Amino acid sequence: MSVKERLGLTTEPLYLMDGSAFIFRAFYAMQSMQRSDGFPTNALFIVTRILLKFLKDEQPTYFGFILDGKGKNFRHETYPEYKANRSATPEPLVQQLDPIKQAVRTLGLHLEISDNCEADDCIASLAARYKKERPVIIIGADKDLKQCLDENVFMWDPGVKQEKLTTLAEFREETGLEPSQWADFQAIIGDSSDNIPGVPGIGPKTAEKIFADYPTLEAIRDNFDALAPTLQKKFADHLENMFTFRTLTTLSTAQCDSLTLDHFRIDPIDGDKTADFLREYELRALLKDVAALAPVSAKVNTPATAKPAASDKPAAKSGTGSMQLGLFDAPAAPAAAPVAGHGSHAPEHGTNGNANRTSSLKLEDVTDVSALPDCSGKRIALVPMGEMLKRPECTMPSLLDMTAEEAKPEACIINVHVEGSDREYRYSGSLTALAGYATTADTVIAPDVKALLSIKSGWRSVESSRWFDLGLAAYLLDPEDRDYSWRRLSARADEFEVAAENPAQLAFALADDFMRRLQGADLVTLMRELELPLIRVLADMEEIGIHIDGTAFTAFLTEVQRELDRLTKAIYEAAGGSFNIRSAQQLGDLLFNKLGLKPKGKTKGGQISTSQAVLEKLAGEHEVIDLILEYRTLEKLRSTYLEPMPRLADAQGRIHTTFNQLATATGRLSSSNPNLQNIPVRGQFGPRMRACFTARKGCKLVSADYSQIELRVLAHCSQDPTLLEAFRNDQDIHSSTASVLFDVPTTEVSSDQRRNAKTINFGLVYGMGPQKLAQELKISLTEAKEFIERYFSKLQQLKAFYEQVEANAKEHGYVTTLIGRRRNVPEIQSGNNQMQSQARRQAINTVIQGSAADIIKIAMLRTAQDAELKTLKARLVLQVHDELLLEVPTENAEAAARRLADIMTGVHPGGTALDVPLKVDYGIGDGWHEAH
DNA sequence: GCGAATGA
DNA sequence: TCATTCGC
Repeated sequence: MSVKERLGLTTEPLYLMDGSAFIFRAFYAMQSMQRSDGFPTNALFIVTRILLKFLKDEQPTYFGFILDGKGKNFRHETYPEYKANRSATPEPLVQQLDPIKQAVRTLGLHLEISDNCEADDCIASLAARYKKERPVIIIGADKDLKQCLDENVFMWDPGVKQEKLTTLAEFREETGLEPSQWADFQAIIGDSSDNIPGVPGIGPKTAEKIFADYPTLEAIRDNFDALAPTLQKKFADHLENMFTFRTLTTLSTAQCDSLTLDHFRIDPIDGDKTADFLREYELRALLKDVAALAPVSAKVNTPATAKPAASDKPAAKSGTGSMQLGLFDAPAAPAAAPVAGHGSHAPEHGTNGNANRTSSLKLEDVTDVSALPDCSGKRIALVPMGEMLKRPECTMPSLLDMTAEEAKPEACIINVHVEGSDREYRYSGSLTALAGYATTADTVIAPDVKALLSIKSGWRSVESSRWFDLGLAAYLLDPEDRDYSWRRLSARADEFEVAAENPAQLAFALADDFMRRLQGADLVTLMRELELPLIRVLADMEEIGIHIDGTAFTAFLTEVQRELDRLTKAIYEAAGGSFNIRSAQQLGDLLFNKLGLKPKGKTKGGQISTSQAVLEKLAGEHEVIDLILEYRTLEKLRSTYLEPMPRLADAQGRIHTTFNQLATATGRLSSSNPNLQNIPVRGQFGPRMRACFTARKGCKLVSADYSQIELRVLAHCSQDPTLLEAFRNDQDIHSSTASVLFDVPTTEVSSDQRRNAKTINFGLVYGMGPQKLAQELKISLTEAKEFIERYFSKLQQLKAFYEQVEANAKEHGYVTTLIGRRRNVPEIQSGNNQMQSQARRQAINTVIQGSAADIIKIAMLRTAQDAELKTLKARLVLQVHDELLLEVPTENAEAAARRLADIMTGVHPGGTALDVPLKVDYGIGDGWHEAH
């Protein structure tokens, strides 16, 4: 219901908006939003959004958008300190002032800026003048404006959180004051934003009581003797000041006298002009609001970023293959490779010579899926033109009921192209509607599918098999890159020998190129059957999150903090002074200069190392060392886990990590925001830490992890008899290795021998070099090399496998895992010995670790799709490389655990079982520690 | 060795 | 950016 209806007005009101205040509020309500050239648009967007909504809801006739006029006004003359505490207006806001003024005028609204006159005074003057003939509704929240309230003057604040309509009666009710007293009231209590101190010691509550007896400043002064002694004391020094303050808090009613009502009459909005303005500033999310007010021509326009028309440019780099040929010519495009799934055929190569046939697509803005061409059975490309917002419903507060989706307008613009169409659409309508539309497509090409699934707008209704994820494809083709964002992929178009005028068109071209290369590298099955379906599993896990025990976290943090305080004191005492213990530099200075300890090594950057290893060597030389080691441990615990985790929990106490599928060169997943894959497990505090991760009420956590999965993979790949036998007989692998290595029966392996064998086994898995091994085993480099030599002479078959991997890498330039995942290792050809060794270790490490990653990914997919686990209501919540964590209703926990272990054990990568059994340990508990 | 996070 | 430390 409109405001004028709520007030029951019969005469058309005059609306006066405190524009300056709204601009400020808008600017700070939303951080960073900008046009593609970097021009800030956050305040412009919100102000325009407010005005559009206002016009639509209120259907006003008279309206004024009032801004502060330039120059000093009477207040500065009266009181030089007036607003002296205001810092300079931020530059990004200044830049937006002119566009905002332009927006107001474009919408057909009156803009009022009177020199030497603040917006408030202008509003007060106009209100005082027009309230005699019609209602006045002041749109604003500034408390100074309350003095304008009257039988016929109202205040309305559309509000950040909640809108508020204030009438005279409500004002009286709330304050017990009359509007005419408001300036007096403010003069006493002060106003920090205007730098008016008021009378010290008098707050709103005291002031209200005083005003009940003495309704004006004059009355207070005249009855000074009658005031309570305490009040007398407070007022004594300010009896004159408060009158000065009142001249500041009193709004002038003598301004803007040349304005007539006609100035405020609203002109009809010009839909096309407004739409052009919005496009200029890339505020396309508002187009639909304009369309609701006035007709907007369905305009086919060139890109907003003033590029020359597409046809003016040479279409593609000559001589390079352009993928567009025929792609967009209806009805069929036989030369192009149909992307992903559904009977795709081998593509034709040899696209050279067609470079000039780039078909340039016309761009069209649409806000409704009904304006998009039918895509059933066709391929479509969807390219979000901004960052997608994850979980939009719990982001920032919004003005005027904005959803966060609207608040970040560029985020919900998606460029759409449908195979065979001569258009590319800039879609700014409902994402849910677009998702529904995409459901009918044969294939949906997008740069980042998980980002779409995560915004919860119905994208999960598009079957996994219909997606083509450009980032994923690029990752599978070359997992070494750090960045598979659309920004980067589109910037690399030249490198991929692909060209297109528009984003969605480019997505098509890239998809075709990637598909061709995936087929060439035999990666299509891996993508379609594992990685692509896994996206949905990861999105689900992220959304579900893991429950934490907030109370346990808090208690833990308190204890750790107390210990840290104690250690800090002890360290300062032992060190003979205070310093920043967290600073490696200051710590080094203390240890090696002030205390004269001997440095035990340097860091990569040449600084003296203060690492744990060094400190441990120094232990016993000075009492601070132990204290510092303990401090480090606790500080790590506090800063990395205890402090941040509870803050990341949602209202249900659950933490939602992000699983990155495109992060590692070997094929493993990574976790971030927060990283839940490095929660402490060992050490003094590991168990307690993990116990803080719990199942929700009525549920248990089920943890299942592969035992020695990398070494089992290694046994399978190398067929080394020592390893095969050990695993087939379910023996302790490190003891078995030690037994062979040191020529002693398994039963007589010493704990030292076992530990050495374990270290080298580990080293193999992680691609450790002799240097690292020496460090780890605390032996010399020569000894380490000899040790490795001995190891390989005892495990001949393993050695042969390593050599084979190396030869393979040298021959092809890449290595592959059990199911054909690839990693390029070009440095294996390097003349640099160091580089070559590094590449060799990477090659081997990738085969082992990558194959293990394949196995657990397959297990994850099976787990997520398993009907039995579904009926048991078991939900995957975490993956930690070789471990899966489920949350299951207590009564089903045991069954789910057994089922999960079965699934994990039964993984057959590439269709056949490994030559050694996969062993899985599992547990059940309320917390992660107990379950593990 | 890798990936993530923290703090100077 | 570097140094450090957690997990696997």
